[in-house]
Amino acid sequence: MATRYEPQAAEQKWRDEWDAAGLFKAKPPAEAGDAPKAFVLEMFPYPSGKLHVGHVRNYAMGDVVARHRRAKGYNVLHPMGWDAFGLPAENAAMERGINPATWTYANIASMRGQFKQLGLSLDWSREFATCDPEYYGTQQALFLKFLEKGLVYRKASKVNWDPVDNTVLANEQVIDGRGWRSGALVEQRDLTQWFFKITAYADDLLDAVQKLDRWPEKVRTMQANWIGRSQGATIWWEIAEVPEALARIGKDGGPNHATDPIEVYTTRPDTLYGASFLALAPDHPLTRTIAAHDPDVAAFIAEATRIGTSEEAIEKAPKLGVDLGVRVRHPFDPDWVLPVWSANFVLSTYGSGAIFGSPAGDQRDLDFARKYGLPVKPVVLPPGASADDHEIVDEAYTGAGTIYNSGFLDGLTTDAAITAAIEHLEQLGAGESKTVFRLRDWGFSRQRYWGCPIPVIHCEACGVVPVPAGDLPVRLPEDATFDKPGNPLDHHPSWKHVPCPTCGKPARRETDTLDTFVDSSWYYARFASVSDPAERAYWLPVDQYVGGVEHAVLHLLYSRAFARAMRDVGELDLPSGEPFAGLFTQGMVTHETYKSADGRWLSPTEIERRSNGLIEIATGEHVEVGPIEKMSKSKRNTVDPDVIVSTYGADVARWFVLSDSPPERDVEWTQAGVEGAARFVQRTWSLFDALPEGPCPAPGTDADSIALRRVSHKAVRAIDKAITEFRFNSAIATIHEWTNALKKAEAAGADLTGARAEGAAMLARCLTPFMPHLAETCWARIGGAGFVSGAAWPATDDSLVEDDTVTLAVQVNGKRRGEITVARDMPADEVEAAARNLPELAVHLEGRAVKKAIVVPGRIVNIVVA
RNA sequence: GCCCCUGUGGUGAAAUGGUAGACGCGGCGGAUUCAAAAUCCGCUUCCGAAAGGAGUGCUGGUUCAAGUCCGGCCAGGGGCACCA
Repeated sequence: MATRYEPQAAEQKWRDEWDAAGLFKAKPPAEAGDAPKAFVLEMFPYPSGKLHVGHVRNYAMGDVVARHRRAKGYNVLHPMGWDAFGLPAENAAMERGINPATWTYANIASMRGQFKQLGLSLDWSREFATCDPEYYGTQQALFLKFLEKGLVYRKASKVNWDPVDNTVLANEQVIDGRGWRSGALVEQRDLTQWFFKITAYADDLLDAVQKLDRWPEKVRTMQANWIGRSQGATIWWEIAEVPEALARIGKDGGPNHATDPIEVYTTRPDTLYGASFLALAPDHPLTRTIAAHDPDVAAFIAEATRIGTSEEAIEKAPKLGVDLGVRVRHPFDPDWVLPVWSANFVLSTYGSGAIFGSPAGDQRDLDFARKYGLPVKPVVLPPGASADDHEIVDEAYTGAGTIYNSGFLDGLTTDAAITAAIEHLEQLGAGESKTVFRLRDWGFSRQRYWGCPIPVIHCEACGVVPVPAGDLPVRLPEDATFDKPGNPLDHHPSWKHVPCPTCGKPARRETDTLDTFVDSSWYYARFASVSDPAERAYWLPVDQYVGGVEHAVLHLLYSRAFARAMRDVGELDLPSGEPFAGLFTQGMVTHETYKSADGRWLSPTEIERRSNGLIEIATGEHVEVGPIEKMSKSKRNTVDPDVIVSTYGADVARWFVLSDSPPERDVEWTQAGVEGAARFVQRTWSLFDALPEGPCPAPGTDADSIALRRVSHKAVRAIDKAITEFRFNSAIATIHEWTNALKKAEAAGADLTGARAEGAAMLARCLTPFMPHLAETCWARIGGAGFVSGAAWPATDDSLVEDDTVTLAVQVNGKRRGEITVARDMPADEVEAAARNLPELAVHLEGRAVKKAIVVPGRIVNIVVA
């Protein structure tokens, strides 16, 4: 009698039993025996309080990998924790008067419950939240080690200021000129901030990222672009002449930097003979010095600043400049004097904030030169062009070629000329080879409460004093108030007032906290072990990391840098220096959007599908279907995982988010798809339910039994391979084909029972990574030993995987005209003869000479005719 | 502007250079049912009655054979961007 599988009861039951058995606890290294280790990690969640479908997809993927590895005999570490610091907790405090810690821990409790419902094979014994004082205390100790080593420093600089979140942001957190969280237009402010010296690792981070062969190419490229290494030269241009006003400065006593050589960075020293001017950034020190004495220059700086730094403004901004009156000597010709300008297209933050303009070889320089009537001398001859007819009008030639009009560089290729020019500069002492990075140091202090306090004390007499190790952790005060803008730690009446640890005089705690990206930069190491270096060495690096691509230049770059810094202070010893050996970036979950007749966004629960289209339930009005977009609160196109789980079960949710699209691509959540997944669950259960109770016979040796066994054994191999290669949708397709075959075999009667039972026993184990609860129920139904979640991956028989006959397509001139089934090892000439005798081919071969026949054993026969 | 990725049925998508469209969704037809739901079976790239022909964004090439490799274009997405 056919029964239905009831997910709600079964799922809870199995989760309780797994928990009681401690099934997913990682084995300590000493107990692991010969089993290889596998550290499988998904980017840990921010405890917003509510799980969304994107989480389900992310963690389901990690769980497939973890469960598969476990079945393959690995000692698996698959932990879970909480990225718990951050602004939403403070916003909750401001809006609702809830203490951020209370709010956060309550969210963690409810999300933990939701996670547990998904049946993930997690080792919860290692759970922690980054806001636990014990965790951030360890982080403070790490900070102090970095400080001592010079990897962390404090400096005044121009920083990105988010006026909505009231805090500083790192360059990586400014997207298109806006704050990554608030979306507010970011302002530039001069502030003293804490920096992590990520640039100390720029070379290594770039070189090593190319070797991460189990990372997506896309992420590697993004990191390489972000680091932005360029090879070139620094050139010092001697001052020949300064304006009169400036010449007086030194006479008043102070040093006169206006007479120091001007440092310029270039990647094209081969075009030095095409130089026609120098251009300094508007906020270059020399520009500022001159501005103090020259109203025209001051006005120019004001104008350049006014245009702003937003992307749009920069795109449209005209090239502006002002002659500073300074003149410099060309390094290769002391008689050659060039003017020094300030130009708004020169960035103070890149290179030395100064360039030499070589208009024939650079479009911006050319535009600038044309506008202000500066000379344009071509020095690179494109391949095939001749010196007589090559002319630069209003398009610069930036490509490679042969150097001319360039003294000793004449006749060299651009590459050779770069080398020769640098060599000559070095001989003259006028320049040197130099590598410049786009990457800036990570400004990681934040003017917020809910973060890790920076463990230093400012003393008027002693300066910046580290908090003594014995006083760590520096805990956040629990009685902070959030009723006014600004940093609550700074407003707190007593927290910051402490005696200086060195001299004992009244001093002041640092009230900035660390960027929450610091918390996530080393948490994987904490999962590996709280403090035991040997245990960390055993588990690390993370073998498979899974998360969103939005962290390509944020978390994933910071973590790599932190791993290096931790190595340099003796905290971590990774063989390759890399924390994440394998990375997979999953796509998002999207959904249709819906708009009511009067333009309100509607949630999927507010609409109904009728024969005449979609209508809004509340009003009966027609609903307009909008584009398919990432699920978001604002578009209201979200689906509540709780509802899915309580209606269909966690297995259905897990199955659906993995089944429809390749994991790296976005998947569209559809009601029809979920129902399809639910149907598959019942269909699969029916396969097991249709088997006889009690022991089943051994598989038969008749042709049909063997054919069915072949399907099963091949499917196991295919699924194994697909999971290993992160092709979960393909694994699922194979499972579908397999269950279809098993279903069909039910009609064949008792002869196939043995083969069906064997297939079912294998299927239960292959289903486990995807639908663990259903698999467990099925496993119990056929009397499987223990938990299927603890069972080994099914063994397969080579003789059943490899066929002894093969079906070959037979082509004539590359077009398929028929097929033959022959013994796998039939000699090529016999295959050819058999193929040529196919009746379907007669019409295509008639009256035409066979030029040759290609026989690819096991693949194809192609007969080539005239 | 530079760099990268992706273009395959109504739809999500498969396809170590070797039978294009597996598998799923949807649709159509049928069985079961008093009826429906559920379930099961069949069909479902296009043109054509069929034989057959065409077909993986466009275009050219390499090859016995191209969705797959190479060149040029077009479209969509992403990254970087007055970066010297």
